[in-house]
Amino acid sequence: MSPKPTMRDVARKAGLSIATVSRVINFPDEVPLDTAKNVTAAMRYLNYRPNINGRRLKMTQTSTVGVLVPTLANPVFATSVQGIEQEANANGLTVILTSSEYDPEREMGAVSTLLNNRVDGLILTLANADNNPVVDLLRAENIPFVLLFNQPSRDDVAAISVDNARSAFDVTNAMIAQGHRSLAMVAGRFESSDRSRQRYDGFCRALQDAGIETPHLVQVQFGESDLKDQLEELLCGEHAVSGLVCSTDMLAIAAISACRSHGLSVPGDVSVGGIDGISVGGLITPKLCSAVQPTQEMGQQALAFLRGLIKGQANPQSLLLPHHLSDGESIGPFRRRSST
Amino acid sequence: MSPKPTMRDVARKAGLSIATVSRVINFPDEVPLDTAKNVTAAMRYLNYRPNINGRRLKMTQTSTVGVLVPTLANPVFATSVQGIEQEANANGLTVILTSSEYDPEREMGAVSTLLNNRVDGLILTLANADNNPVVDLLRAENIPFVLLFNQPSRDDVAAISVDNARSAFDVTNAMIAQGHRSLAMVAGRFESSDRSRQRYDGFCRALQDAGIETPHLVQVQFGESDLKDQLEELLCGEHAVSGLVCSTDMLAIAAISACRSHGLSVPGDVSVGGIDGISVGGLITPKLCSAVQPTQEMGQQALAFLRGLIKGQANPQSLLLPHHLSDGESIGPFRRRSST
DNA sequence: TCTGCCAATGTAAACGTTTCAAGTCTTCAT
DNA sequence: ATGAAGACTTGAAACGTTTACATTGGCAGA
Repeated sequence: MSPKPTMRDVARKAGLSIATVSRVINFPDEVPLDTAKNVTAAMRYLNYRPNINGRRLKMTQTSTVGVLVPTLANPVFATSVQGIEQEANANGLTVILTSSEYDPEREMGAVSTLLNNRVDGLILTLANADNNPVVDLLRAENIPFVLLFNQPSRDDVAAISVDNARSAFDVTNAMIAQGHRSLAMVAGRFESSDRSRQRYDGFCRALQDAGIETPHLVQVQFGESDLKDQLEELLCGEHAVSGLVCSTDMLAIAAISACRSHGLSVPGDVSVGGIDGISVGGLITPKLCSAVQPTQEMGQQALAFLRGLIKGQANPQSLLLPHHLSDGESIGPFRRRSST
Repeated sequence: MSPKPTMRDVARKAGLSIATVSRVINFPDEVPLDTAKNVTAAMRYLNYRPNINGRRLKMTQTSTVGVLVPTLANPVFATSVQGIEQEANANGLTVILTSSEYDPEREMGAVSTLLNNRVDGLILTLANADNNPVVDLLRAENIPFVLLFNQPSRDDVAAISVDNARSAFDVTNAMIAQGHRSLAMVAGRFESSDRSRQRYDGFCRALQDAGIETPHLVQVQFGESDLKDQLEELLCGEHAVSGLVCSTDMLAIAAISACRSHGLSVPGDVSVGGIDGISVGGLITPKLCSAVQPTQEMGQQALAFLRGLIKGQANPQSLLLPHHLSDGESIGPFRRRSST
């Protein structure tokens, strides 16, 4: 088979110049109908396919956006990418996807690749939004970007998120309201998730407001299998807690499973709450009580916002979206543990 | 700030020609160490970043692969993409992601975009692998591609999958072995998933082998919320079934929830089995019994296989990976329903 | 018939790479 | 001194577009 036809081939076939062909493709109404038909026929005949890379090279804009998430294995990120992808598709943008596997070291490399691709802009979920070299680089190079799920302390970078601290605060208070006084947080590693830390802060503040001391904390690696062992002391030890606030729904679901493994019922013996609002949470038994964020919409909004930044229409700014507590059954009233 | 530095700028800065700069980038060892250092210094000084689009235009290979999945909202696809992305990353490939939202009509458009990007190859999960215009197009244009999760009947296209019919067969048999005689399948719409149909076939065959008549079938749209209503007749009607074989784990989890909504216990009143083996399945109560497939590995393998095809090293062929039944608790012995 | 204008089209120079053929210098044997 | 061999390096032509600018031709108005 001959090499792929180019615009030149189409032009020859249609007996026109390459400029006209280009015009038919890009500005169909600036060209007489006959000409357009002629060209389209030639394109179809030759099976022509514009080579986007030629265009990208010539144009300054590439109609491409880069996306960086920690992992697709956590539905919360997968869903957000789904939202991004949808919105990108609706606007003729191409999405290049990368993931950092929760490793801050890999973020820079991933972003570098994205920049080499000359993406018009980026949507990033970073391990840590503050003091992040990636953010510095992007600002220095003046590349539009939007942080997603990150809540940076500086207010001159665009970020779409819920109020992480507040989410944890609300979940924790829901437990306190049910009489729980001995609570622990099960959190993702702080180094690989500033959300985790922010949510811990909210947890602590709720305890403090209620005059409860010594907040417990267990940091776990996402995907690390044995929550069961890691929670043993907390659940069955001398100072066992009656409530577990988890920094993500995935952790919460794993925590519920761990409780069960230790012979504890949820919410009978232990109450468990999560944050994120992933859809499975609403389907399991007991239905997970969680601080729900509009994940997919957040992805869509991030892309919409990014488009604005690319066009220079909008200024970077943080958007804090509302969350709400789902009416889950995984949090119940405090009951003294039947000492079996 | 000045426009982005090009190779020419670097060359000027280093007092060398652009050809040498190119060689430093692409074949560092074919160049004296001093020269290399000189060039690298210039690159660093100027903050140079190769423009991949220039390269892509010139080279025939783009080091880019396109991925099409139905949706990222189903963890099974998200996980597979995670595998693809990992393997791509390890091999210096860029991933362009698109999703069809389960709509066969959108597949062609998505693939078209991917082809305009001159991807080196594609990994696709199609609604229907047989008689698919996308497959025809790709074969005609001679573009390497691997189907993932699809199990086409023709054997000259590369496909990585588990044995769908067999998976359903196994799950169904597990129920039959527990004494269930009245079973239904809850399946995704056949038009948007050939897996669904293949799994239904396996389901039917198991029933047939056991001499059971009239297999029930409910087709539902993924994401369609109210399984509860759709299963009412099946669960509470005159000829209520005692077992639900679901064509995906997501459906199974939703089905369990639906059972609960109808006041039925799983597996006490109804047994439920799934197919896919998504990770949450192992964490919920009751632990989901499922035909587990190595989703992430399948993604990795798909990319590895695709790389082979791109290099022309491998011939298209189908790879059927083994699945196994998880030791879930969602399938229990048949018991006559306590008529409350 | 000529002028001028407008619509339709064409010409050619980029965009930033890669790469082949063709340089330039050393070095060294004659 | 001369030439050959090698080690490095360079010039310049692609790759497939877009687009500013130039050209053409037809036609209205004089």
